Amino acid sequence: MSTNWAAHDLTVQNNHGGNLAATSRIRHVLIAAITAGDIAPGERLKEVYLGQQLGVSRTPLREAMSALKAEGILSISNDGGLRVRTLGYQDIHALYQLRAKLESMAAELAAAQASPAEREFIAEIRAKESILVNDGTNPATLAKLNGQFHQSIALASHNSFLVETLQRLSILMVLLGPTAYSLAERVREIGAEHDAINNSIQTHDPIAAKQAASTHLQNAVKARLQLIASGHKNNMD
Amino acid sequence: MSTNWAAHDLTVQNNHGGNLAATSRIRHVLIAAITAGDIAPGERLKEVYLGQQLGVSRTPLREAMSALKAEGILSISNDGGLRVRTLGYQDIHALYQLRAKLESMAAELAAAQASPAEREFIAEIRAKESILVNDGTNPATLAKLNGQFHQSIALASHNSFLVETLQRLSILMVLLGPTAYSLAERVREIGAEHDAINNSIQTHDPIAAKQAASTHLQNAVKARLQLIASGHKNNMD
DNA sequence: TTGCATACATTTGCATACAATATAGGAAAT
DNA sequence: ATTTCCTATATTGTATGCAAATGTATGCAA
Repeated sequence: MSTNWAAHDLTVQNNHGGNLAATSRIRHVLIAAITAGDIAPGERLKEVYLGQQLGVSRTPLREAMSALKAEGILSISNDGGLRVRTLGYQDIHALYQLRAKLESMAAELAAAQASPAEREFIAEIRAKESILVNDGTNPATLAKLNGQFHQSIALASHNSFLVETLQRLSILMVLLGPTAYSLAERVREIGAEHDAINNSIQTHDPIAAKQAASTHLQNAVKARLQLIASGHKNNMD
Repeated sequence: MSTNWAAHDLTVQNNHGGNLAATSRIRHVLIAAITAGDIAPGERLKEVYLGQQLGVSRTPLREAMSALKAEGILSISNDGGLRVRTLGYQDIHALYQLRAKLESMAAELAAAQASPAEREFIAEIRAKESILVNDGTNPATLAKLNGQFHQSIALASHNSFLVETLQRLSILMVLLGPTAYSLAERVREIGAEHDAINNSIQTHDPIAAKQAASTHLQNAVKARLQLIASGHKNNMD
């Protein structure tokens, strides 16, 4: 199948104002392509071909790939080429285990020291999410709003390194495949869990916030395992 | 003052076998130069000049800088150039706060599930450190062994993302300046605190390990503040 | 048929050349 | 004297070309 690079390119341009350098733009386009599943984990990225598809020379492309490699999204395979990182079964647990620790830390800090404006902002995102869920919005949009919810909490922790780290981990999540928003039942549960986190933050209750976030991620990894079991990404067809 | 790039280059070659690609080599050399204080935070890195000093063209240099930017060690300044990231007072607390959470998580996991070989390895590093401290070894060597101690614990957590994240944060620590091993009094305290962590791991006591690591980092940030207060990096001379 | 060697093709690594952009300095006009 | 504009220069961004390494196929011999 031939990937529709132009579409990803447009999406990136819309999200970033339109006038960003090739290196940075390509980085976002590659992430978008991986997120959309157009580039699968394990797939080798060949410079000349990719450069032609993206309409840039190999130099900015290599810079973007160098950055993605530093971020752990790409990795050098034994044959010398760069490939999209593949996450094994153990990696899934490790990734969620770390995220659980950090998301609960963020929620705890946010509940303790977020500013009034930050609390309102978090609440508004949650309210918006609730409406969209009732409208039966598509999984991709819900996943995007979910990212905003978690990011707004991370920002309210007032710890820039925590924000950076969670940002990095959330990008790595795309390597796991489709989001849990494709499970209709899970969507409702997510709403309830987000409510618990948001309420704890609004009522300045760090302990409850920490606990709610921890529970949220424990359920998330369960949903992920269910996705794997039902999806049979590595099946025997 | 003119930086001695050749020395850093040799150090990197010795530590990595000697035959690694220019891009990767330069990345390590730059980190070494920042660690040694030859490049100060806030300093602008000009490509042509650096390329001449390091004996490579701008292409691999830019790739290395692109990676370092992705790792948060370099950042784009308002004038378009790349500079060594500067950490403010708030950043110090944020960095140690996050490290405290992750190091204690690593210690807890290591105490719970490290293999016999891993426990022995950790104990041996601690023993070696104890000997070197009594010999009055120089701060740089002690700092290096300290890194090995913490890394061996991180590895024993069996969580690759935790290892990656802690690795990234430890590199960022070099932006804070000299290590606490320049404080003679602190060196002995560190030994005692490392002993507490190691003992908890050896006795399979996750809770104690978590607590010991947390205490260790709380004391570390206090020592850091003392370094800042005594060092007067931004003084009025 | 199998093993190996050699030639070929593909791909990455690096350097150089070119383009675009920002910056500083000075000259001219008000 | 101050401001504005223009030009020269410095610096970053991108493209292309060349060299080195690595994989692959083909042919020959055992």
